Amino acid sequence: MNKYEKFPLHLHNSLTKQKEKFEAINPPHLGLYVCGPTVYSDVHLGNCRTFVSFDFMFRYLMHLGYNVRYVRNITDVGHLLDDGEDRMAKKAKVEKLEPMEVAQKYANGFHKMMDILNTLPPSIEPQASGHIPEQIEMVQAILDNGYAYEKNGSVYFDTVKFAKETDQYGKLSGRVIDDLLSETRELKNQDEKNNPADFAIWMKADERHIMRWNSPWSEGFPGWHLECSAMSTKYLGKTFDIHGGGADLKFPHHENEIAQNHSACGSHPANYWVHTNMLLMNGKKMSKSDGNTITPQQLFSGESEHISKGYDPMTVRFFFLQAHYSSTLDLSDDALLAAEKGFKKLMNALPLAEKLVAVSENSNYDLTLSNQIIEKCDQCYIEMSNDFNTAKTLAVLFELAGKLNEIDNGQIKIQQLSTESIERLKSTFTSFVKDVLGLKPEEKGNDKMDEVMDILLNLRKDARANKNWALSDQIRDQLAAAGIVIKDGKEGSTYTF
RNA sequence: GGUCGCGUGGCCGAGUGGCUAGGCAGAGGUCUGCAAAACCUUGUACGGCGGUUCGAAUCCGCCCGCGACCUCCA
Repeated sequence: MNKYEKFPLHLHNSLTKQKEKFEAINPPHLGLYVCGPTVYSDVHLGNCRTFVSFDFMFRYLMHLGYNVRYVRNITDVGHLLDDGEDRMAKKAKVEKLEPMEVAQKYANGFHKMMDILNTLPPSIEPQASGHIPEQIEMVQAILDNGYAYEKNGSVYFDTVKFAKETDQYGKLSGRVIDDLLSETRELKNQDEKNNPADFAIWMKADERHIMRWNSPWSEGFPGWHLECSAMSTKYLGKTFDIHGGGADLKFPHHENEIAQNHSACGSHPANYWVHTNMLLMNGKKMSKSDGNTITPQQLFSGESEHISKGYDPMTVRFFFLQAHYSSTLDLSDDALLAAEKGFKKLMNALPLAEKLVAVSENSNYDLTLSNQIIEKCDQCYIEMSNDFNTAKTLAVLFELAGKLNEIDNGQIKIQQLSTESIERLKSTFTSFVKDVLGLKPEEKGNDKMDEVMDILLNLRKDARANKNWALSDQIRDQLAAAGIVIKDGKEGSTYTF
């Protein structure tokens, strides 16, 4: 039996606003599309939380036995500012770079950060600028189907017509179409639209625009929402399993995406929509525009007024995992401090699990205890299959960590456990911590460092044996000043940074 | 203003109509030359007011407070 059959996934579908049993279209294959970043500046922490969230979903789906195709795009064209200027183009002017240099620069930074946070690369990472023909085709299809109109070389999606004829618009975001029709805000390029709720799917480039492509309508560029429709259709098909993104993309981005797919393909793009919630700081959404932000680099280095010290990237990942992806999470120094200690505690149990060896054929084991451990192992699956409840999964892993510690300190004798319970404990704990949740121990020193430390630790050991406390404390204190902490255990001393 | 969500112990943060979340901090203990680290044990809770119910922190209503979206957002 497949793991996904034994522990069927249930997830909250933003489209129906209900938790539903997940049914893949073509199991074990599974298509997952996630809206990626617009690469016009450095990634910020909110982005990081979102992509860490989809990373553990990707990891768990694979762990369950699905063959996942995870597509996450890079947006490098079409994302406009309030004044109508393209984000990429503006940055290119400011930094005196080619737009593609800007895209490459920040895409590189994004990938590096994803790597630091131990997220797996997606199966396909398409760029909007590399899929202009596909987007032009989609604009044409929407025009052919009568849900768009051309004005002066630009093409606009006819939201009003679509809403009236299909009863599909506004479903995801809970938007009331009448409210949208009465929108009165002053916005750029409004004059060409028949209605404020309409949106551009192709825009004619004015002379200041440097990013431009030929199309049947004008030399111009595609609208922001179009790339996801075109690329998800290309790589995952007209209807695929799961579409994800940050909650702030629900409207207008995802709503418009759905409208485009319906209009071009006549079908709903994804069966399940998953939205991750916002990262807050001081109770408010972390946002660059109002300065309520801290960069990942500042978080790691500690160079910020918001925190007292730097935090390891894995501590940050652990911090994200402690909350449910669909809840807002408030970043604070106290919370990070607590996460750091909790993460270390969990990681201390990892080698204990890895070194577990089942004793052969012991028939006098403690049945109750053994079953208790097996149940907790199953519980990890139950919790993750319950809408990816990482917070609860961690809680169960901490309970298992307690068992591992008890085995280690002799409170539980290995003979008390059945072979099955030992094997399950070992495999479940290690695979959930490392493969599913994507946590890894902090980097240790290299071999040379270990050799040097061995010399120092042996010197100190001799000093202690001779009751030369002055010397042993001097070694300990000076190493501490260099950021190396000596830990005296029963079986000798170890060190950490 | 419209739409939606949240309010849990000192802090963070899950969850459920009756059965321990978990982490951090606090308290006690083991270990230790001292300390640190590590490990074990452990108390305190569900914004306010009503209602439904044998029973609600969990469901419903109202109120208070907070936040998100409403064409920049992950």
